[in-house]
Formats: sequence, C-alpha cells, structure tokens
Amino acid sequence: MHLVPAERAGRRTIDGHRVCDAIAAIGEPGHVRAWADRFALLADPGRLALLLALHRTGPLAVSDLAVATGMRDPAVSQALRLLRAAGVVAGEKEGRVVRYRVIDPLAADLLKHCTAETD
Amino acid sequence: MHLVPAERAGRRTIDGHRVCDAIAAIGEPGHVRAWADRFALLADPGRLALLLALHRTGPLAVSDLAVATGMRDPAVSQALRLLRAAGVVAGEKEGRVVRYRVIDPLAADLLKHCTAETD
DNA sequence: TCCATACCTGCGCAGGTGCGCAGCTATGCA
DNA sequence: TGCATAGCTGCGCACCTGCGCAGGTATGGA
Repeated sequence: MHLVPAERAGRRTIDGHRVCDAIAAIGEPGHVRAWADRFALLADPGRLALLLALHRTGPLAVSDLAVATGMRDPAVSQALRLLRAAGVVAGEKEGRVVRYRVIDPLAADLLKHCTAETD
Repeated sequence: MHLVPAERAGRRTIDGHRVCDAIAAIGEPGHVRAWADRFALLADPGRLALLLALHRTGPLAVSDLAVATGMRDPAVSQALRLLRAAGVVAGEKEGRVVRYRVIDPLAADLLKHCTAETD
C-alpha cells in the first residue's frame, strides 16, 4: 500500500516497502506530538526533581518544594502551573498552603522508571 | 536527619521532616539531570518519530527516514548524530548507505510505552 | 575517469524556554 | 485592625534548540 504522502512521492528511497512500514510505525503525527510533549514535561531537571519529590513522598507545599529543590519559589510556582495545565499534577488549597500531588498515571509510570533505575 | 544544605537552612518550611523526605526522594542532582537529558532526547517530535520508526521496523537508511518522517535529510542527519552521541542509536555503514537502529535498552523501554498506549 | 547519489557539516535565523526580580493577592495570627 | 507569610503573576533577559540552505566528502556505476 502507498502510505507515502503525495508531496514526498518524488523523493528517492533505498527500501520503498520499509519506508511504508516506517510510516505505519510512526502513526499519527498528533499522537507523536502528544508523546513528545509528555516527555518534554519531564525533560527539565527542575520539573523532574519536583515530580520525583511529589511522586515519592506524596503531597507537598510549594515552599517545601522550593527548599527541597533549591529553586526560588516563583520558579517552582511556574513549573507547577505548567504541570497543572498539562494535567500532570493538581493542587489542593489548605488555608494559605497549597499541597500538590501527581495525578496523571502515565506520568507516574514514567517516574517509576527513574526509580527502578540503578545503572 | 538534616539533609537540607546549609545555604537553604535559613528558609522557612511548612513540614520540615517532609522536606528531608523530599530531598532524599529526589536523590543525586546528577542522576536527576541524566534522566532529564534522557527524556529530552524523546521530547522532540522529529526525533521521537525517527526513534519510533527505528524501534518498530528495525534498521533504516537515512534517506528512508527522511521520506518517512517528511524531514529534510540534514535535519535527520543532525538528529541521528545527537542520538548517536547519547548512545541511543548506532549506525552501520553498508556501501554508501548507513542503516541506523536503536541500541539503548532504556530508550527502547520508553518507546514501548508509546506503543502500548491507546488512550 | 566522470558523474550521480547517500550522507554529513558550517552557518545563521527564528522561535521557544527557564528563571530572577519586583510586586500583587489572600490567608491567618496577634 | 495591622502585619507577616504562602503563593501567584508580569516582565525581561540570557540561553538554547531545531531546521533550512549551501556546500563538502565518500561510495558505486557508466
């Protein structure tokens, strides 16, 4: 079958059928982009440290996260906003303290990968 | 125990002991950064598409990858160089064709996560 | 020997990102 | 009522990154 889009049909290939297999393997561009975005959320040391702390020790306040990671609180706040907008974490307000936790099971799954590692 | 570094000891905390737990949970900064870098390699749609193609259909030539992903060949080449420098992929030269494949088991494991997903 | 081709590299640009500083809002205690 | 604190936001600055274009190198066929 011809999975190669029309605008690339003129380009040379080494193994034409493997190109079709590769296109099928890649799948929908939107799907790929969604996963890339997911990985991007974990690709920053600051955010990853925050997520590891939340994932392994449970709900934590913003100030405590700032002290634990060594970041300034605006940086923590901004990182958490990004993660919250992506549906990875959620915050619960208790008085003037907001405690965050990881609510996305897929992200939690990826974080377990870091845990399991001992290389 | 006092895991809070001296330069942050003066800062206020909500739950002091949970801060120590969080610091222990985060672990070594170098370790966190290594994982962040790992995730960063998968955080670009172009690289992720390349890796998915390589992971699911086996060794592929640069030109074929370019056609399959719709990228220009310098972009593919540069992405593969980055992935090769990180030890994620390796290329084998056959005549004037170079076929790449995924050689890092950890990266392959993360790629399986994308595969399994159907949400 | 000459040419087409598969892949790689230097350079430059446009766009995005993380974070620090200063300042704001809201909550709770005295 | 007044003040200290937890958290959030606007703004601006470096810094990085992906990619396209042009050109270079190596391999194989005519």
